[in-house]
Amino acid sequence: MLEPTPLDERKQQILKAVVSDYTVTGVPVGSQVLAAKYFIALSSATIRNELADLVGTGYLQQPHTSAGRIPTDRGYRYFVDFLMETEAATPGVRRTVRQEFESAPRSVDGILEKAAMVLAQVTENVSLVTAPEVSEQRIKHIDLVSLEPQSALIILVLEGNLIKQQVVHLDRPTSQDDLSRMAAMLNRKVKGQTAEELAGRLAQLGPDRGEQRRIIERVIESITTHQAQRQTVVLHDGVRNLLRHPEFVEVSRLEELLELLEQGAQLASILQQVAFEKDVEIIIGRENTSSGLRECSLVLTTYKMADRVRGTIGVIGPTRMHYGQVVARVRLVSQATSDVLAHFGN
Amino acid sequence: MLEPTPLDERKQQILKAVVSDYTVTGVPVGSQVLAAKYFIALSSATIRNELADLVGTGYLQQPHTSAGRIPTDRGYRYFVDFLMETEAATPGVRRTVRQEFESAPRSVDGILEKAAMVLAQVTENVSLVTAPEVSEQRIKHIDLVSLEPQSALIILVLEGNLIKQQVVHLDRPTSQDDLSRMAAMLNRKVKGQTAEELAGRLAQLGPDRGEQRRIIERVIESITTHQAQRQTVVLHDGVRNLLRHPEFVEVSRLEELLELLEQGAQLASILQQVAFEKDVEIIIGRENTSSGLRECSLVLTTYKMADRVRGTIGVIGPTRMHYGQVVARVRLVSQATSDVLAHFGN
DNA sequence: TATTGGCAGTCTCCATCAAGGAGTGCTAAT
DNA sequence: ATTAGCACTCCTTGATGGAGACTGCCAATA
Repeated sequence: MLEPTPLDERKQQILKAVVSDYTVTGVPVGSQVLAAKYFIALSSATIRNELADLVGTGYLQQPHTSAGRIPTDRGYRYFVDFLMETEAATPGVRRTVRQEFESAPRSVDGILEKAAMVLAQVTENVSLVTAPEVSEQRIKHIDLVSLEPQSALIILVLEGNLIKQQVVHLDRPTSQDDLSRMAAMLNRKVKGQTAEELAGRLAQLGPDRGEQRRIIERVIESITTHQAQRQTVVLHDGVRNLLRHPEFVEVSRLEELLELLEQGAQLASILQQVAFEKDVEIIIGRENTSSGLRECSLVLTTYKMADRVRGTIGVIGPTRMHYGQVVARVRLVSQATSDVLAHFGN
Repeated sequence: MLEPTPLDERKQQILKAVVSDYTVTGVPVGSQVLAAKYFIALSSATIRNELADLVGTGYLQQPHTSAGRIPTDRGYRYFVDFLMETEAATPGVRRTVRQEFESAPRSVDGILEKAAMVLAQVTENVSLVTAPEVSEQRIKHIDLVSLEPQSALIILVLEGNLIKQQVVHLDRPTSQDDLSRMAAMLNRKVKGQTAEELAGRLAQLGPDRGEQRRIIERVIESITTHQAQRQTVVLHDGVRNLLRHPEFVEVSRLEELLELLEQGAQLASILQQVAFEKDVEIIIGRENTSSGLRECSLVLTTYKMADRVRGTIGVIGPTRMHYGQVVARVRLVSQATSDVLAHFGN
């Protein structure tokens, strides 16, 4: 990504004006509008010359000969990297976010659903939230509950208080008391272990102890499938907001996007690549690898739950979006989510 | 709902032909098409007379003067009540359903998600699934896990193996060993109880035993909020399928529907009213109370998990849907879901 | 009496056309 | 370097007018 033609001050201002105006009005902006609204000192002819240059260098484009200009993906990129002013969230928005989180249920899932909902609401776009990802899934607690005489439920509490359940079949009828004793023993053995460590220990254990072995195997299986599954779980909300954007009157575009959202896996892999160091990451139009996102932008950041537990949160919307505002609001909701989740850390 | 004009045999056949043809082609059907495709023995003029009668009695309508006829809601109602032939699901569909359920994760949530997914796929409509509803929520198991010295996680296993978690603050630092002892004691006390029974016992307990009391209070709270919340949780899948139906090219209609789906509460109340005795319940167009569903039909039935655990499953689509096929497939997926969930009963 | 052929009438759909408007690029003057 | 002026291009909108699809009705028929 070279910048072969660095933009002089005036071209930057014009680019900024085009992006700003276009994101609000949705109409290609012409030289006259720019002269009247943003550059009273200049004539429209001068601006026309500059616009022609910006088209030549690939920052702007013309839908057709006698239309105004709209930004290219490259133009948006330059805008968000160098020109954009993030707007502080208004008190009204802050209040909305606060109130919604106050009424959120006291569970991780409930809070994340709330986050998706409120983010969709305040950005008027589709929100995305990945489930928290634990970098090393250590076992915190294990419990066994009798279901039938010969089957039991394994309950597993992982770091970050993520709970997994798994049914296991037993060789012989076992009472709840026996199961409880076994759980107590397992707790001493497995607490603080990861699935890998556990697998290593299992090898040492030898072929005896059939029942225990089977249970530990199921525990490992549960954790590993948990890891695999988490990669595909993405919450989203606010699809209805997209219908209000004129770029989605063509339903074919919407259909592609809905397919991405409903299947989830592809989006999940994008969201997982969001760097934890960076503040907010923006992916614009064709910078996306998925064809369904060619005309969309993503504004993403991360939230924290405990030191080793993290997730991604953000929005997806048309490339023509009010980046300054959206960035501020994504940041706000991410921060609020982290704050509320802080209580669930270990 | 009177039937002031019972239909003679030929009118029934014509109504059936109109509905069948219209649900497939999506085009208003005219007298010539009917004569050519369904009634070779009759002339188009005769059929015109019959069609005029059916319009007069409210079973059919005309979009405009020189157009063919389409069914009214009343026409669809008569069709599904008296004329419809449910088509047995094809081997291909059966195989799809079977395979999808085989690859489903071994958890209630996972299976229900799979059910929603596969139902959307085979009916090419939006699927709806309510979470299983437990008529009496009895506690099966309770466990306490230490988080910090002064806070703990309550894990609650209810009938049907539904798991709830809840954080509780403790008066004084308590070790995991103490918590385990307390859990064992609680287990003896609360096992098999419902929230109401527990509340009654709590009153007898008196003001002492602060810690235990607080925990039991949280347990009750957890169950009751669980009940309240369940009423609003509706899974859905397949919104992208709707975009293929020409009745949704107007996005405004889609928007209303999406809002219903994303908020969920209103839909949940509809789904909860589905009778458990009836086989499949069909709600057509304006029979719906929600204005967003004026042009939609719902095909709903129930699934079972254990004797006292039940949920609703079905689809929502345009009133112009292939009822015979959809009914058969809803029935199939419901049955398959019940079968897979049978292992999770108590 | 039920059915049918014929026909005028009605409405939609689609292509075509022209006028109006927005915005540009270019040229020549400042 | 900037600007006024102007010819040109292209989209948008609305009007017009057949072509096509069906109907409703009437008179003839079995």
